[in-house]
Amino acid sequence: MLLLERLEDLKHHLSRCERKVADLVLGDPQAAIRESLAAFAARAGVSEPTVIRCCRALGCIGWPDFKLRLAQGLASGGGSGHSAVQAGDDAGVVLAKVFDAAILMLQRTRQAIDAAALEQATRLLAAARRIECYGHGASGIVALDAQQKFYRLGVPVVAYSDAHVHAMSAALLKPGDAVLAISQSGRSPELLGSAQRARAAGADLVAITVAGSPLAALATVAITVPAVAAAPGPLPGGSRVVDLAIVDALAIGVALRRTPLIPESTGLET
Amino acid sequence: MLLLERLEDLKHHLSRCERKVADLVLGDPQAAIRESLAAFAARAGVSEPTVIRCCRALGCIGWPDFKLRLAQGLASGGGSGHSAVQAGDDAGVVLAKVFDAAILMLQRTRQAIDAAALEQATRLLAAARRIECYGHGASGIVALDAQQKFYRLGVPVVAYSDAHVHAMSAALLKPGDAVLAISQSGRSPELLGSAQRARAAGADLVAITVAGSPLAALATVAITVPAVAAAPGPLPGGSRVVDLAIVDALAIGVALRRTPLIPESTGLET
DNA sequence: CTTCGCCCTGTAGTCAAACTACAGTTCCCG
DNA sequence: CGGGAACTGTAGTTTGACTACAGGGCGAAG
Repeated sequence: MLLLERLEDLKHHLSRCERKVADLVLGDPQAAIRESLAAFAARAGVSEPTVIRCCRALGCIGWPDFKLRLAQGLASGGGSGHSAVQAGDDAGVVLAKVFDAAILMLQRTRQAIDAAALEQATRLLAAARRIECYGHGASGIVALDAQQKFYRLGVPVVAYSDAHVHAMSAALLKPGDAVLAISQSGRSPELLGSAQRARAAGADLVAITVAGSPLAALATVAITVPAVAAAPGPLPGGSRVVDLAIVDALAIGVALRRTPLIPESTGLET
Repeated sequence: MLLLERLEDLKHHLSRCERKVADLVLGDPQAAIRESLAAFAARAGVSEPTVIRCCRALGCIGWPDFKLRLAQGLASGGGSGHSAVQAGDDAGVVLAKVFDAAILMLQRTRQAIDAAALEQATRLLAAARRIECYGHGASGIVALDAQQKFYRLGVPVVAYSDAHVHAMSAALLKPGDAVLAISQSGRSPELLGSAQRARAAGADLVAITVAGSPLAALATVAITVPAVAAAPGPLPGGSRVVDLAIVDALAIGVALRRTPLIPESTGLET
């Protein structure tokens, strides 16, 4: 994806003919990777060396190299180009953009995440006598999801979205218990209160939140997700899929330390 | 990734020289995409036409086409290879595999999904006077998520996971109302009952489920997700991220038809 | 308004990479 | 042991990618 972004950037201070090339690539990248240099140059209405010069400007060795990088970018970043949903997009386009954005965030998170913290969090949760998941709003849904996943592992686990309830529950925890606190801001006062209570009671606190937030500071282990400059446009809670995936990884990591696990098929399908 | 999988498959009933090619590719795919045909053939210790024949056997047009597909597969499939989580994986590896699996499912779904159905579903929901989201278990969480997302659009929306509650609620619906039913099996009897009630009451039914299921048959519009031969290993509910992404796309599609929408920032952060 | 100079674009030619047709070898089966 | 078929390599052809160079447009300065 970096390549298309760079192209978009450079497009403006590029001159006429080279812009024709840029537009054609941005317009239909998929087509470009299939064509030969000659075919593409003809379609753009420019000569072959012009196209090559354009590739060089982007840091590529030549046309084949450019095609290769483009292909890689498209495969990883998706086909429809880049995020921003606009009025007038039909449902198919919206879907493509939403999926692309989700995939992009997953990829970025995968690279940015701190493996050591994750490892420690997994160990803590695997050793916990009891797990409580706290979260509000969108993160409340993630907490519920975490609850369902840990259920299967035979760990006593609950999820609370009610500030009063988790405040009370947190105060009753004991050393050896663990709280999984989820917050996209890391600043919700109610959540911070319960987190503090849990720590005071001797419980461990695993937080899924952003780096540098008060919640992260409070946690025994903080799993920090990059504060994704949330994809532009009306994309509320896009990061929920990232949180869910992290919870998934945690649950599976815990499962591996607690084998044999409870079989997945319960006869109850949803 | 499909390409490397096919290579692995075919490797066994391939003959000597062609296997040398296959081994070299599987051993270091990244190297292959950089080299020219001649260089690669020399490194493999075979002649150029042999390599080409190998590419043809995999369904590619020739060496450049093979390189291209390989590059795309590597970029999309990620670095860590392919899914299956195993005992002994540390947290970082588990995370990578889980994320890869999620990304793969998103990519497959994006391509497989029926844009027309999605478009129709978006129109129905945008026109609905009232939306009710039904789902049990894992899908109950998706229903909750849908509720939160539609909230912001100013549509009256509720989510029920209790079979008795949604059975009653469905019976009270009127033409112009819409139900969003989510089920990964499409066979939950309670959900089917309420779906039927809703239809009988004149409401529209949008279903997110698998193709060919009873729920899909019942729906006004069925958004069918490929019955992903759910990634092997203990990966419960991996498809939840896919469902969430679909709900996201629906909500955004509806938002585009209902502009101006309620601002995202409410001062309430989670 | 004209003229000089630079940057940009296209043309033609070269080189290498990819592919095809064919012939030799090897291995299996009769 | 001999014949045939499949597989592998060699040589030749074609096409695609790239380079060197020449022509033209645009701005700046006189």
